[in-house]
Amino acid sequence: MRYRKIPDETVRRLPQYLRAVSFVHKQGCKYVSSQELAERLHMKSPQIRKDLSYFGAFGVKGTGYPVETLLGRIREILKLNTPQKAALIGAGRLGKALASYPGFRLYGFDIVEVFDRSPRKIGRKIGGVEIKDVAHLGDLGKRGIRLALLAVPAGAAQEVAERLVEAGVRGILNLAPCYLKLPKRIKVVTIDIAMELGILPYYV
Amino acid sequence: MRYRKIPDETVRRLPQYLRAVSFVHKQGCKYVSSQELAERLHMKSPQIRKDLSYFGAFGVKGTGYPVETLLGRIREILKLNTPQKAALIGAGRLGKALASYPGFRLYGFDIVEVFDRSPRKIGRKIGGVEIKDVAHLGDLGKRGIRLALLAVPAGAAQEVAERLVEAGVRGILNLAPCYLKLPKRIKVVTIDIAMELGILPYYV
DNA sequence: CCTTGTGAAAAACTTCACAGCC
DNA sequence: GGCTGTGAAGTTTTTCACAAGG
Repeated sequence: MRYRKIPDETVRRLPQYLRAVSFVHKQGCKYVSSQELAERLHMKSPQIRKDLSYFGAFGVKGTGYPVETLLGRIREILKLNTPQKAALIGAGRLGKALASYPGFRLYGFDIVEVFDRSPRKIGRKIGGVEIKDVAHLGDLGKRGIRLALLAVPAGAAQEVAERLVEAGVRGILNLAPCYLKLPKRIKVVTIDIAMELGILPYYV
Repeated sequence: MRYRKIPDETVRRLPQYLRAVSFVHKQGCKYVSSQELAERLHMKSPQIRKDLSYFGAFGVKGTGYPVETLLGRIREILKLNTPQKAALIGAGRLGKALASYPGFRLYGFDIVEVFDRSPRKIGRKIGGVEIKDVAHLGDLGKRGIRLALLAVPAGAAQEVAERLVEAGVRGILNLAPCYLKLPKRIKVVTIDIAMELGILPYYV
């Protein structure tokens, strides 16, 4: 077999596992048990065992999972084992924060292009990358850039997203508070910080 | 009955409904159908009808849901009908972006306090609010501040979060790439942007 | 026609419990 | 003793199908 079909919910948790296992790895541990991970992630251990079982039995009974193998497998499934180039659209306050965010490295992401609309910003540098005119995206796909971080105002998001798709982008992390209507083959993940905050009062 | 028990997944979708219905409201529509919302949100219409049915039958058959009533009900369930005060911890690049983010208003959130550790920042203003020393949180709970946005480095997040809980905060939106170990009564929502990006290559 | 509201069916996911192995 | 891996059981969530109403 290649791998069994991996449930959506499991895929959604893999990046969390990656982060937690990386942490354990940095501490120098060779093995990690499902209990340990469960505690760290506020989950139950059978859940983790089941998730990991979807991509092959490589845990060692009585000991746990070999940390390096585990990292490799998760990266392999998520296709993070080769560095992923990404473009950032929007060099406003949020764009600046993203451009200098160190956390992307853990997942092998590299922001290699930054675009903005404002002539005042074009030509300047953020995060070591020169800001270019968003009117000239060029063929991002051909340059190996299939991911984009969209940090533009909600009013411009749909239009820019369509142009990104034309430019060969296949996946978009949308930080504007709106939905994007794009062809089904394009994967969109939207993060609306205010919306996430919106559920807190219910539980408080 | 008060309301039937609302499933977790439904609660999670309410902020999305709120955003979408607000949009329709701004366009001046009096009614919106489950189909319309479904299209806008990339969902199926029975899902939306079921979700809305959990808090009372107020849709008009043949027409749809009255937009204003719908907004009111969702706000009521989410406890967003009264303005919610929030504190922002961390005035770095991300903190600055959050302080000036206009999207919070839709949900009735108001950032009334900003804290940071750096003496260089303390005393300055962002988003119209003076930055105070994080060492002196005071009793946030007594001042009606039960929510906090945590935008500090991962290394400091756990410690600051514990102090927030002592200060009377009940819900935390954690933007640091780490898990927080806090009493169960505290609701934590973590957003790790890099992690969300992490699932894109799998689908691309 | 058009819609909502909902029980029932189906699907998806989580948890349990324990065999098997170190 | 410890831990993994997994079928089966249990739970939650989604989808369907259609009665009932405008």
